[in-house]
Amino acid sequence: MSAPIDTRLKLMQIATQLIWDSNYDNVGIADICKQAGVTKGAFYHHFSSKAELFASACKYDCGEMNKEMDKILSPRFTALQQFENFFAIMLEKQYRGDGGTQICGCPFFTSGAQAGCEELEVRAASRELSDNGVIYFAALARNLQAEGCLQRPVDAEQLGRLLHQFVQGLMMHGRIFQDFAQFCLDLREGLYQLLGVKEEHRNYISCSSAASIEPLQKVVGN
Amino acid sequence: MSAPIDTRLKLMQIATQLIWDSNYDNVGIADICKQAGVTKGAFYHHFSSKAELFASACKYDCGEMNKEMDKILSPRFTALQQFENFFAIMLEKQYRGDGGTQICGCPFFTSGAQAGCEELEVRAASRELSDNGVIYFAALARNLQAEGCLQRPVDAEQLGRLLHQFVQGLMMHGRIFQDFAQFCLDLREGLYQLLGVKEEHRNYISCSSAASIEPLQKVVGN
DNA sequence: TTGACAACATACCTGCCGGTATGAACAATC
DNA sequence: GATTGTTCATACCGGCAGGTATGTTGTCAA
Repeated sequence: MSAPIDTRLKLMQIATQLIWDSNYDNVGIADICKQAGVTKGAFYHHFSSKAELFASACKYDCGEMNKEMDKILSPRFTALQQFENFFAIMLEKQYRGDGGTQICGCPFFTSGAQAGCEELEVRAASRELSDNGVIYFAALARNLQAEGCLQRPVDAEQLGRLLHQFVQGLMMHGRIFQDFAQFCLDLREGLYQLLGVKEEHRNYISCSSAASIEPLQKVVGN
Repeated sequence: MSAPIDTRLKLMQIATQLIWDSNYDNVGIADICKQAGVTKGAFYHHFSSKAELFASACKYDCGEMNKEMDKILSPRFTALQQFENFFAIMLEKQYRGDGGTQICGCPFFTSGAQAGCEELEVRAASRELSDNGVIYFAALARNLQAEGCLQRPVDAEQLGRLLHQFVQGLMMHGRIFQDFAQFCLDLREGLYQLLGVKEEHRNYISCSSAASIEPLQKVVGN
C-alpha cells in the first residue's frame, strides 16, 4: 500500500489539472478519481468535501506558484530581467501544445469569482491566492521603480492589484478568444502601460518571436 | 392572455438579473420560471435550451448596454466628460444597496470564460459581448487622444481590448473581495494608467466622494 | 362552428453528481 | 494473536436540474 500522502497529492494535482482545463462546477469528483486511479472511498478519506479539495488544491497550487515566482524575482536578476522572466513564464503556463484549449486562465481565481456565495471556502481560497499574487506584482513594481524604469512614483501595493486584475482579465479574455499571438502582445503592452515603464526600457522585439507558437524553454534556471 | 413577447422578455430579464447575482451554472431554469411567475412549459415554448436563453439574454443585455454607452459617449460630451460618465455608470452598475453582493462583474463575460468548451453557444455570446465592449473602449481612447489628453499616440483597437480586459479582471477581483471603495480607486487609476492620461487631466478629487457608498444619481440625462 | 395553431400548465422522466454506509486489506501495537 | 487504526474499494442513496410528453385554454381564420 502506497504512502497516503501520495494519494492525497495525486488527487490535488489531478484536480488542479482538470480545473485548469475546465472549471470548478464542471469537474466532477468521479472524473478526478478516475484520472487519479482511485475510488470515491479514497477521495472522501482524504477530503471531507469537494470544496475542501478545491481549497487544498488551491493552496498547493499557490505554493507551487510561489516557488516559481521566487525564482523569477530573485535578486540576481535586474528588474527588467524579472519582467521578462515573468512574461516568459506566463506564456509557458498558458500555452498547451496538445491542440486543445490553450489559454485557460487561473481556474482558482475564476472559480472563486464564479462560485455562489454559499461556497465560502472556495471564495476564501481564491482570496488568499489573489493576495499572494498581488504581493509578487507589487514587488516587481517596486523593483522596477527602484531601478528607475518607471515614469512616475507609484503606490506599489495598489499597482500590484491593478496588474493582478489586468492579468486575470486578460487570461479570461484569452480563454474566450483563444488568440495566442494577441494574448502575448496584449500582455506586454498592458503591463508596460499599467506600470508606466519608460519608453527606452520597453522591449517589443521579443514579441514577434514569442508570438510564434513554439515550445518555450524556461528562461529561469535552478 | 398577455402578449407572448412579454413572457419571453420577462424570462430574459429575470435570467439576466439572477445570473448577475450568481452565475450561469448556479441559476436553474426552475428558479427563473418561479421568479418570472411562469412554468417550464412557457420556458421551453420560448427557448429550446438553457444555453439558448443565455445567448438571448446576453444579446438583450448587450443591446441595453449599447443604449447606455451611446448616451455616455455622445459627442456633446468632451472626452474627459465621457470618461467620467463611464466611471459613474460603472459604479452605479456594480453597487447594490440591498446589502447583498455588491460587486458582481459582468456575468455573461465570466460565464463565457467559465463554461466548458461544450457550451459553444455560451462562449460565442460572450465573445460577441466582448467585441462590442471593446469597440466602445476603443472609441473612448480615440476621443481622449483626439483631444490631446493622452501622453502618447495609441493603437486604439488594442487599447480598447486592454481596457476591457482590465475592467473585467477588476470586477472579478471586486466580486471576490467586495471592497467597494477600493474598487473605485482601482478602476480610476487603472484606466488612467492604461490610457496614459496626462497628469494634468487626471481627476482624483471625485474618488473620495464616489467611494462613499451613497446612491449615485445618473450623470447622463436623456 | 369548427379546425388549427399559439401559448402556456402539469406531471413526469432520467441521468448525473455529491455524498454515505459498510467492509476488506494491511500495519502497528500490546 | 487479538485489537485497533489507517487506507482504501464497492455499492448505493437521494436530490436536483435539464429536458420531455401531453393536456388545456384562448384566439383567429374560414
